[in-house]
Amino acid sequence: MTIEEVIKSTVKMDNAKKVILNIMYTQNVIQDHFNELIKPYDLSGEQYNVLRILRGQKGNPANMCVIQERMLAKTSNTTRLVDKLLLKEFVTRNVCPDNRRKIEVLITQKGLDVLKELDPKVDEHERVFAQNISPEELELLNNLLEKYRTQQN
Amino acid sequence: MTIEEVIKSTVKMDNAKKVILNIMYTQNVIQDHFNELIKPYDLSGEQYNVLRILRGQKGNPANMCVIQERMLAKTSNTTRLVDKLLLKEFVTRNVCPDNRRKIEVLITQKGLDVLKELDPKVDEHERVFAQNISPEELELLNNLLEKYRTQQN
DNA sequence: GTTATACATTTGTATATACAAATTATACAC
DNA sequence: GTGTATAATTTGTATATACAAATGTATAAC
Repeated sequence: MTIEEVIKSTVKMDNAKKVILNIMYTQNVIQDHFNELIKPYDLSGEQYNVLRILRGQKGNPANMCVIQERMLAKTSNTTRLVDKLLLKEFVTRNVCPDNRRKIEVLITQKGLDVLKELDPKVDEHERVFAQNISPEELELLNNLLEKYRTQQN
Repeated sequence: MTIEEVIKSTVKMDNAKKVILNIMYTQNVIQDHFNELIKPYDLSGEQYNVLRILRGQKGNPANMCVIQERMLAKTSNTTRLVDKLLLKEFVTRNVCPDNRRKIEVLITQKGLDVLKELDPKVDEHERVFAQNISPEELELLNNLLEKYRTQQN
């Protein structure tokens, strides 16, 4: 389905506009698919994201600002996101002894277990879309997107 | 900047995962850029979207469900979106005389004026990103994205 | 006509997000 | 130490979004 069909556009668009809409819409399709996947686990996409970052710390705690900067979408509210994860006992939160302004967030075993259970489903989620194009096209798509968003001035 | 640099990933990711993250992140970059653009006009991205759909009607009113289905992100709340536009006097809203379940939403002159003022800025917004890659690459990117999101099962 | 069903939209509620202001702790100049 | 600036996080508030339930209208069966 072309992007013009998706938005039922009557007029012809140029490629610059189409690319923008294609990226916005494709992100949407991916996100909807992903939300379906995590819905049974009572996790939002952003909450999942935070858990992934925490697991990546390999046992070390992460400060709020570290979580913040690793997130794709700058969320502006890491506190309340971590609040939710705390309620579900997926993380612990403690004041950093060295610098009492900082907070140390650590993933719990329960959090790790949920991620483990989700891992194969997330892999499958990634594969489903990737399978639509060849490995060469996949690499090309990555390169084009990286080039596309890099302002060269 | 590669997607790995963006999220400060320490481990190597495969291309299937990278494409997902690249699309999500690129959408984010585009959206942030666009939000900056419309901020002075007291419009949200979704509100702008609705105005664009209404202008596309060329004088004919659009029902709520028509607006709904033309939107990129299925918003689940067209009513309150139109409420906001009504407050700013960018649209009118009337019960459809033929079918009183339906609502006819029409863009006002004030709404058209705002869009007109935004048009060159939106064009520029689209061009800025498109300029980073060649016209051929632009077309290729469109084709790849459309192929990528089309499930062939 | 009455009842049932489907349709279009709205409302309630919980959660998410954006942005600015407030809080608390550290660091540095003097 | 005192004052000032900076840093990390939290809180307040307004708005946005998601989902389900509610409302009001039309359509069709009988």
